[in-house]
Amino acid sequence: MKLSQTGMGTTKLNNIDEMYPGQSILLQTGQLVQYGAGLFGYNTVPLLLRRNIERIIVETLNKYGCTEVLLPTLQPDTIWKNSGRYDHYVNDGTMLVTESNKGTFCLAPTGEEAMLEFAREKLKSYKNLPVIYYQIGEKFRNEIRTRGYLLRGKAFPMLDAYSFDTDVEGMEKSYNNVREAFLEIFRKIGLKVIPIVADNGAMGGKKSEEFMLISDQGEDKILYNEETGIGLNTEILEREDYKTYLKEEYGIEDISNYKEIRTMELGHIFQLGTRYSEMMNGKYINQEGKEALYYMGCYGIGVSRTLAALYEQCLIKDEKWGPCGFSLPFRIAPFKLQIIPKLEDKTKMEMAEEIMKRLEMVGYGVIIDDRENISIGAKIKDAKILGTPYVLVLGDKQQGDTIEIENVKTGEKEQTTADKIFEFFLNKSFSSE
RNA sequence: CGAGGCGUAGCGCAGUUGGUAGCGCGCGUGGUUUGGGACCAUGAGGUCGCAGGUUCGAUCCCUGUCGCCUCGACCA
Repeated sequence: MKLSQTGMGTTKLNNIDEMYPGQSILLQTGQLVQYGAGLFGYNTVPLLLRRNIERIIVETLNKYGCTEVLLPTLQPDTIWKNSGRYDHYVNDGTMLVTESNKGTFCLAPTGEEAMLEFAREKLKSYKNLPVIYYQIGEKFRNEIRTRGYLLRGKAFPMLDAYSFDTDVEGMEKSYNNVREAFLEIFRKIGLKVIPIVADNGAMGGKKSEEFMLISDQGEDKILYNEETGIGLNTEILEREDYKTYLKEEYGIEDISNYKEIRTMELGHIFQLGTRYSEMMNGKYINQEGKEALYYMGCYGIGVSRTLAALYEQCLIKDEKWGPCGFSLPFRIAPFKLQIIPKLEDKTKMEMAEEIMKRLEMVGYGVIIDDRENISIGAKIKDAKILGTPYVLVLGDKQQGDTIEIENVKTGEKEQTTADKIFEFFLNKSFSSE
């Protein structure tokens, strides 16, 4: 890709939001555009990064035997009235509703209703079960108060998955299956996320865990035991029955040595039992030929929140400039290499094009900084803005086949050749970073 | 919805004790530059969030309203 096409000029960052410096940089550099409270547009690099996150989610869930589908987000009001959640969501303002001469429509804040409608048509016999359906789609919640840019917005992409089983044991198995998948997803994305005990809240049901990233930017407070890796959301303590809940569902008895820390909730999983099946007539025919209720679980990952968390985690702070950009993990970065060639030097331009072509052929995105009348120094500074993990400068210092590649995160430079870079990148895709 | 803050050029901000506005960056043009945020010259960009009121005159004062941000409440 040519950098001039992103519309990015040289950018002097100033007055960066101290609380969310990463997203503040994204906004100041035009990678995110704000349309209103909690409403954002994505420029190409964050969009491609979001797609990469989604691809990791899809590939991993498929590997764990889940099935991807896509349900509408604009839904007839009837399915919400049937489930009994219409009044609740409309009265508290969460669900946006549109009246039209063809009826009333809802912008779905979550997907249980639509998914049960979908599943009921297909999962009619015990022979069809168990099943885990999932989708990645935009959700709409007219939040009372948005917070932290992408961290709590009004429209956001979410992965939502739903399991259907014939009994409690099956439900628990599905739950643990998705739990493992989620851990693998966050590991692949490059975020250290811990599953902790959560309140199942308005979702009802039995067990529930949240996938938390330890971060002061988060809204949640948890009690966490570093040694055992066990934690719980402090919300739980507001429940009257919290002691029995912790003991019976999770085997936790003593929380006196747990420390309070702040976290960001990136995912949440629930064992729902038959609660929704009862409300929405979610039934199949069992082996005895009789109607029985689905045992359900539901599972969510906030995709845009994960994206925001990743940017905040990958922030680069310069001693002189303060927060000045990002270095995204190699595996997930939409562009692996940013090339800064001397534009007037035909040989170097050709060299840049050649390296770009070659890497793109094997699926690695490359950016060439083709902006005119900007000094190489300024371009090197700007190279951090898009989060590209490696930078290659083809300026006056570069001679012959030897080129110098810089690791943006560490600042380490290495003398190498185009062939070696090619080889290096191929190997790197298999490494854990 | 309670408390606080902020709305002035694309971005970040000054300012006018009331006489319709500036700075830095960015953007256009010409030129000199080009390895860690270049420089000179020149130019384009603003109903000072919106609406009332006071006034000869309001971006400034008053009232209302809308928007955005933070804390709280809320949050599958």
